[in-house]
Amino acid sequence: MSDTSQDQPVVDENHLIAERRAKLAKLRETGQAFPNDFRRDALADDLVTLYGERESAWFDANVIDVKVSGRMLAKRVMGKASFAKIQDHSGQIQLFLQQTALADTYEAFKGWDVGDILAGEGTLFKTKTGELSVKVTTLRLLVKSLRPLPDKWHGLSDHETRYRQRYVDLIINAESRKVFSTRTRIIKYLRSFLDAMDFMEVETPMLQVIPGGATAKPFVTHHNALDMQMYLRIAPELYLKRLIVGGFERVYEINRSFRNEGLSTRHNPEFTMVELYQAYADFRDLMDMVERLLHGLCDTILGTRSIEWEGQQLDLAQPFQRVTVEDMVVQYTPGIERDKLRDVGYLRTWCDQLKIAYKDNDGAGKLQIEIFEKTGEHRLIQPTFVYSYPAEVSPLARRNDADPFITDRFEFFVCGRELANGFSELNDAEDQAERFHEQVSRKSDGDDEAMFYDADYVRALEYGLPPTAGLGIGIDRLVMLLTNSNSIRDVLLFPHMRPET
RNA sequence: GGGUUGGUAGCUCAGUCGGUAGAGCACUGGACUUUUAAUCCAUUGGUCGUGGGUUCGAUUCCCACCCAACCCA
Repeated sequence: MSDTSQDQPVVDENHLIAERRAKLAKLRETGQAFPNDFRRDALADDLVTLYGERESAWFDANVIDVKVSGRMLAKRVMGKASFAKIQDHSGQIQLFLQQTALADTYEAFKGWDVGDILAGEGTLFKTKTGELSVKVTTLRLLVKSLRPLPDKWHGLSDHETRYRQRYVDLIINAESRKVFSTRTRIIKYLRSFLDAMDFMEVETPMLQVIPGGATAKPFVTHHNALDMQMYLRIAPELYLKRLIVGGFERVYEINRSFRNEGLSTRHNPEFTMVELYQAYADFRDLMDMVERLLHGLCDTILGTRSIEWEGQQLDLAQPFQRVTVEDMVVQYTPGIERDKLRDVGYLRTWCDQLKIAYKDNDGAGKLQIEIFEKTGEHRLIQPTFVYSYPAEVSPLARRNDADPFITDRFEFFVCGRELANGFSELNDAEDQAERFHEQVSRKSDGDDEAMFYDADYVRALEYGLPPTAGLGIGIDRLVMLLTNSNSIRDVLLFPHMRPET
């Protein structure tokens, strides 16, 4: 519990809340206002599944006693009989309440509010209209809700409130609950997929002395006892590869990383990735794995490999297209000449033309990627692997054997968005040391996204990293794809927001 | 970072060519023993995002700012 006495926030109050507070005050006078001695023995949706199809007469011959509880979402008082709909985590079921059966409790119920949490005990039956309901013999108020719920018909549509008060969104919007249960199913599938391949799930530091594994701005924090600056990780990569050095040949981690960047429909400062590393594999093995994983997810989660996303029809049934970065640059930049793609001066003239800003020390590889991101990336709607990324922008990836300008690295795009990034790992310690030096000189030239030199990581490589391939998949974006969500905030339970004013 | 749109009752939304603001639902009171957004009758409810400016008067016009959504970089 935190101490808020210093600056007690002013909470919005209104007559609706005042009335409910008065009701709560009366409850306190008559006994325990927040009882916790009721135990239900049935869930709403289980009852509907088990008994929903039974005829009305069946219930006359079979007395089914149930104890249910949940939040009241509808209340219809009709004189000496009433209906209430309660919702538990499985679904909803209707309660039928009669004055003759409930006496004083019935009168009390008339004063209870939508949003209150009730417990009902009684027998199952079907109403005239055929809705499975509980004819209640004992009714209790378990929790008095002090705040009114949104409009029962229009619901809650205001994005800001849905994100800031997700609990209200979850009470009201079934679609929202669905997105998050799907998110959990996706992550469960991913775990079982990797576990079945004998991968081991591990946890590595989020609080790091040297943030590594990606080019991004880190969050900075401070460790008081050690009096030192620390960082929230931007990726788990370097620790996971240390584990491969240690002999755990297949490892993965599903957890948060943090990047100190702006907010958008595609970016949250903290986001979830799976990173996995597999010894004795290369980047092509990982492209195959991504394909199998996506197929399995489609089959298991959606039941189809044809996805509608933002009005676009995506075909995930076929093997995914595989093309090189230079192919993409040529294809989506009409007029650019393939045999000059490694000529810095030539690429600069294209950057000028495309209004792409570049730095003096940007080489051909960096400029290629800038051009691709400007002209090609957003056009990769159907699932596509783009591979052969320049070594210049891939400081942790293994160089291609035939062409040292590029690495054995790919990124995977769907809907014009990067969903995954994988490569054959650089396991030449001396090459890695050189690449770190390059990054450090970029950093001293003012590139605050450039990497730090991680001497311990180089030392680990010097013991020998087996030939290894590594992959990272953005879980939030994957969930967006599979739930047809167009904003990352729709797949994060508590997305980052600016403070309320 | 740039552009567009929005912020009015608890919720969903109207509206005011500048004269202290409305509806539906919710709430409160009443009627009603099989409802499904129950229905019917009668009420209650607002610092019109915040701060300035213009004006006799601003929720409305102007400026700045805050928050959000969407698009672009």
